[in-house]
Amino acid sequence: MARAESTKGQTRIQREKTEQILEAALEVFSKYGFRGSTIDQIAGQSGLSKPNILYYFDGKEAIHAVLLGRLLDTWLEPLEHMSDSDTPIDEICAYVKRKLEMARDFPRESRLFANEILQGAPRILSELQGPLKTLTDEKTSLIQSWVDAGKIAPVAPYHLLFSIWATTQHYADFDVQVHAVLGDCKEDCFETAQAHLDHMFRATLRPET
Amino acid sequence: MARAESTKGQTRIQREKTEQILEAALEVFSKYGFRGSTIDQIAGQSGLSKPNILYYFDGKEAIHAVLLGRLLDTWLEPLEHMSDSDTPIDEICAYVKRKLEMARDFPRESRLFANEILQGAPRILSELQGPLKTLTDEKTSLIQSWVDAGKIAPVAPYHLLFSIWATTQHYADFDVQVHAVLGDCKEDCFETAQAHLDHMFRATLRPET
DNA sequence: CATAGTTTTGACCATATGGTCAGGAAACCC
DNA sequence: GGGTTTCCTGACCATATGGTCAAAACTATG
Repeated sequence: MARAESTKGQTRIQREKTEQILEAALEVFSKYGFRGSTIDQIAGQSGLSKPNILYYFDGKEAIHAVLLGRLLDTWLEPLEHMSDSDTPIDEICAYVKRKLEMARDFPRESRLFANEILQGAPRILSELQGPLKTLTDEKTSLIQSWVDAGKIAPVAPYHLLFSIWATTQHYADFDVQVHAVLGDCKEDCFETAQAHLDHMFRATLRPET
Repeated sequence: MARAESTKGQTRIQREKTEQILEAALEVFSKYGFRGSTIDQIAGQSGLSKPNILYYFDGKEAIHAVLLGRLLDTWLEPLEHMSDSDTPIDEICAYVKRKLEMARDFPRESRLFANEILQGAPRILSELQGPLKTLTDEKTSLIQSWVDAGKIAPVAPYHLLFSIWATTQHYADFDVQVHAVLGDCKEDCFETAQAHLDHMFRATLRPET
């Protein structure tokens, strides 16, 4: 009997196959959403048979749950890194840069998340109201303290975060639209985006002197 | 035989029922995506029977197609309104405001669009590469001319548009996340957002003197 | 109200999909 | 090599879902 949860006491095969399935599932779920994806698709993508997949996971939901579970940690990590600093504008812009790099390097994760939220976050609403809210509350306080100290312009901290999330993840989530409009540009696109966002948030945060 | 396409030569009943179905379908599709929605759900939402819905539309795809078709016009209209002006910053900020109001007043339309793009825009890619690209090319030229004339700061026009789309639609598409983080605020949320975005884009566009 | 046309429905069909299971194939251990 | 455990599969099942159809119900009109 497999159905491993933690990475404890797993055989080599269990670890490999589990990973293989999750990799394929990420590919599929991020492309078609939860309901739009089938176990057969995941089977095809991973090169395993459907029953074999169900040998390692308790069902479609379970695979999705594992992916979402891992995701939130990864997703929140850059924000956790943002901490007090003498140069808060640099600190925030570093966060923006990091977030944009994640959109470039992990577009599937971004889309998986976007799909979930778009459809009302039925499976991770509690995570949003828990860990996510806690962390954002903490960081908005930090931002507010910078505002109060006159180190950055008086912005609405929550909405600043929303703007950062929206603008960076846009390049992953709306990738098709971006490329339809831009023609094609590949990596160039992210460099230009990085410059643009850096300009935008620096301008937004620069205190009036 | 019904299956009306244009609004020409339709009976009252045909017009009413067609509208009723589209309204219900928008509700359902925007909430669950195309594959996640069933004709039965649309039937339930509209109070009609499934066969009755299929009497008016050639199938699930057809309903979705009509919704998407209508959508793009509505969606592009605010951008079309942006035209040359002595005060380009005001012009752009008016566009931002308009776009945010649409996110507030038509969140279902926004999510329908987002769902479609997220999943690779299989049904409207050509629309993106056609009308959308044409319009954005036109408007980025306009923005570029403002840059060249020194009326606004030197921003990358395409990325400016992306930022506007991303930040405004975020309030519709990621509504669940916004409210999870913010607790609750209702209309207040949009007012604060409006102020924030206005500040942000004015700062971004203000030419260095 | 009779008739022609339109609208609506219950019953039905074909396929897709999530999931199960008994038994066969590999891998592991002695 | 033999036995035990783990891994894998073909065949199968139940349900959901998109879609059809003949006939009933309704509407409009002479």
